[in-house]
Amino acid sequence: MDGVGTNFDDPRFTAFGLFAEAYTGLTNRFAAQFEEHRLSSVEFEVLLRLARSPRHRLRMTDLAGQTSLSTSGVTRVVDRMDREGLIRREACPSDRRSSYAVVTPAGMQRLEEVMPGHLELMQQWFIGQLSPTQLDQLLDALRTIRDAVNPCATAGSAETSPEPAAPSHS
Amino acid sequence: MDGVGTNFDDPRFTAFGLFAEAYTGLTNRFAAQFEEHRLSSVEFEVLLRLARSPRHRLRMTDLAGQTSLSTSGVTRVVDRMDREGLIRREACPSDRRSSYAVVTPAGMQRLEEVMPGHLELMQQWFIGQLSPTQLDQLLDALRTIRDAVNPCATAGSAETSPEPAAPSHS
DNA sequence: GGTATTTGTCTGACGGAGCAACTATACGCC
DNA sequence: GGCGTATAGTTGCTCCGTCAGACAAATACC
Repeated sequence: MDGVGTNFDDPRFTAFGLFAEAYTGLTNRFAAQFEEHRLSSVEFEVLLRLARSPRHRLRMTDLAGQTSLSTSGVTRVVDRMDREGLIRREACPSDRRSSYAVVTPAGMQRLEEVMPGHLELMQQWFIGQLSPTQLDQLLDALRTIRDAVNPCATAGSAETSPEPAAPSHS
Repeated sequence: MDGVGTNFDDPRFTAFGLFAEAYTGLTNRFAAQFEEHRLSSVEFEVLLRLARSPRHRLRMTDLAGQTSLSTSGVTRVVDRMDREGLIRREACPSDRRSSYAVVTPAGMQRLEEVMPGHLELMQQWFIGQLSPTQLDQLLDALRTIRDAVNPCATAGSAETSPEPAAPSHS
């Protein structure tokens, strides 16, 4: 016998499985559209985060903090996007260790190209699937979980964090 | 001016951002515990999926279908876990192209070690955060989204089957 | 001012995962 | 039985992201 200690069909698994499937389903849809515009999910996230920051720029470390990437991950994405002309590095005048990542006009344009389709997809597959009440309840629940699981996010004021690439660990 | 076409602070972003943060927050917590038992999230998933299958085995392709991995991804995880003695390959008698991945006793034991802690974490950070009503509503919403975004999963009866690979375009 | 510590970024080495190409087997059809 | 196609799995190549370590600049302490 092996029905030993643990029940592998615990309903909690199906609950979390639903969560995972819904989430990865959405991100896959999004990723497909990003790729039509030659962007990866990460690149989109970077672009978006920079675009909504004052002067379209962020220090490397701050960018890392706002995305799901490590600082060295950020270095590399920015390298790539710099090469493609979407982002450019700019020295920080007040701290010579730091550098800013700044969205170029080309970067802004690329972002503007992607946005409408992206918003549509979000509407179509996410927001529009639920009644307004349902949506509110969902967001409440998600916020509760988020606040529990990720206390930092609460502190820093604004939430808003689209698209962290699936983590798997650490 | 750049207030051009699109609004980067669209509330839908914050909605999806919440989704993302909650999900990755959870998976990170889980991953941390898995690593205490020298498993990655993927390895845990593989182990679990095999353990709940009849005779603790699954053909490679089926395993791929049930996880978020490609078939070549499965080949490699199974290689690794085979090397560690958690899984073993077994020839399929009826089709010599196929092989089964089978959980070894060591693999089952490892799984039994992880499960209690994992269930606790799920309870603590996910299920237990919500009132029963809230949980039901959440699951309803997630199911709706999942069914929309990942139609295959609905058909096959059992839940859990990520990875639709968007069909809408090349 | 001089030394120790911390902070911001980059780099080398590494591992995981996907795609495309390949091999081997099974199956359909004549 | 023999040929063409489909299917199962593996392997080579490449990309992407992490970690650990290096280095430079800022800051703290004296």
